[in-house]
Amino acid sequence: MKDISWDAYQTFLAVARHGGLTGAAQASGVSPATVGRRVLDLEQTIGRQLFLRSQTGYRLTADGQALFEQLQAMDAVVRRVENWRQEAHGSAVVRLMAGTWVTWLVCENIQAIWSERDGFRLDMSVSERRATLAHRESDVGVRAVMPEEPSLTSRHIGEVAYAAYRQRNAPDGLAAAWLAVSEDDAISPYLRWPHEQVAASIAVIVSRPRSLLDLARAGAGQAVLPCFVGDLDPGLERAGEELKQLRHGQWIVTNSEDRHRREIRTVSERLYRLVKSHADLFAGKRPSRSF
Amino acid sequence: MKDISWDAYQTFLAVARHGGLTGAAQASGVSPATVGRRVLDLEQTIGRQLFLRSQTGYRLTADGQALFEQLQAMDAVVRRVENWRQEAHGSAVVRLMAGTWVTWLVCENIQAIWSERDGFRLDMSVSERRATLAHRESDVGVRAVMPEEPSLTSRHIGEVAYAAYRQRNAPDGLAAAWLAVSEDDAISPYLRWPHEQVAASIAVIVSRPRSLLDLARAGAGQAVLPCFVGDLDPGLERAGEELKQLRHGQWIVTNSEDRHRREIRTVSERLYRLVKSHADLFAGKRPSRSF
DNA sequence: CTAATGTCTTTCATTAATGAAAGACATACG
DNA sequence: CGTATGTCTTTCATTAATGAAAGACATTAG
Repeated sequence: MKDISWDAYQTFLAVARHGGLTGAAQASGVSPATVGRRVLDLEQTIGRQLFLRSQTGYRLTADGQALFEQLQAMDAVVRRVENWRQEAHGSAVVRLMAGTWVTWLVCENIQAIWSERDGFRLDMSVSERRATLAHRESDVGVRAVMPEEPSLTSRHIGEVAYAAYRQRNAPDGLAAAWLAVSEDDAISPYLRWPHEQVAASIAVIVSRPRSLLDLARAGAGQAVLPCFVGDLDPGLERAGEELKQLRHGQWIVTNSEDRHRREIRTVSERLYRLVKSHADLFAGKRPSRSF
Repeated sequence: MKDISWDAYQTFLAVARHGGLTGAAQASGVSPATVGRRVLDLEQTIGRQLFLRSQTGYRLTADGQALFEQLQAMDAVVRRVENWRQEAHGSAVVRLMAGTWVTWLVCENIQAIWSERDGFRLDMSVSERRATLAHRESDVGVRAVMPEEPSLTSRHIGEVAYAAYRQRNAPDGLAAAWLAVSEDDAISPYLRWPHEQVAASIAVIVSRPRSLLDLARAGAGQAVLPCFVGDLDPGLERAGEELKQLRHGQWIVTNSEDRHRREIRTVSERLYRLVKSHADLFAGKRPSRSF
């Protein structure tokens, strides 16, 4: 009767909850291989089979179910301790820095990134310039260029395509009216594009990129927007082909030192999933109207 | 907010309970160094000091006390799970093999070795031959020779001295009457001694060494007994000096493979303490009557 | 006061645990 | 029906955790 490491119980719970090694591994921050081994060890030690294994995941046996129910109480204690821990020294904050449109996407899908019971707060800030993670101004960032700083860890999350958009079924008279941000605020290439290519046709100038979407939807003219924004808006349609020269990659960036922090890993992972699930949209592969 | 391994909580509890690294380490079956590191990590992660460290041990701080009280519930769950585990496939048995007299000592001090709420059963068997742990016939053994088998782990527990004993204040007429076990059953040197040294004076022969004590106490003659037996019996007194040629060492032996099993470690450790606390008696340093 | 005991801590070689990648297999999809 | 996706498992090089021993320090005993 070897004694059972409490970690084994923790692992068991994760597998039972997620129904498989992969999910449990991600939740625990270890590899599926490790989770599998630990569950195997636990079964060995307890002397009972706890899971029914299949290629599609793990399912609890009767014994596993019994253990699972007992361990709920253990998990409850840990949650209480975590709360105690937080109230002791203030809950953690995850600072997420991204561009206007990724921030917009996150806001639209906030439930996929953060929920009430997450135990950390989210501090989102918009920056068109490259997120300055190196100076620890934020914990998770989304960048359009692969970071070179060795202290930053990056993860490629696909391509971003751009196109011009206008109000759906807009009168042809608007074809010439362009919307843009002021030249001073136009840092990103897609914001500079109108100034460089159609400067003479710029009808309305705003200071925030976010306003471009509102203007276009209101029928003020056409604006260059990321495809995932324009194609996702039922009130907009493409006003031309993808502007290929604006296409660029996108990376999630975290500080190498902090990326192990649970809540940072959580946010970064969820963000990754969110963007990945919109990968086609980002890449401009789902135009709301075909040409 | 890195997540805390449940093992860390387990370690914390052990330290809090035992009041120090050393005790906690023994209870957990790891080294004090590891326990110290884990506690340090936990404090680091929680961001609060949990213990007041001193050269004499660890004492809980206020925060530590708060955590300790919360974790009690966690431990309760684990204990319940352990019970469930046992009722599922029969509770564990620890097989303890020792000579007549160590077995006798254990029986006299059974509360130091086992208690009702231990969660395992004890199966004591007496063997004058060397305990055959190699074949897994028992889990914990006490031997008079250092085992050579590499699969066995041994721990020296001191020296054993022998002397002749007789009824206290016995009439002198009994000086010549010796008590012995039958030559066939006399395997250990101390049992062979009467046959080799005072064969002509052997008055009573029994098959079990245990009977020697009863006979001597009843005034049937004198018998060679381990000093810890004879000196401990108020009804006996030494009938001569220690028989130095019989003195030998003594070892607790466990199977290397099984010695990590919790209950085996428990029994072996308690046995060690019990014998150690009688070390002087074993070594014959506390004669009930001085010459 | 000195020695002895018991404690924690640190260091370093060793051991055990881990992750990445590849394989194997089932399921879902076109 | 074949392809693609997602899962678990296995292998092996790497990394992290560990234990033994020595050091440092306080306390206790003589």
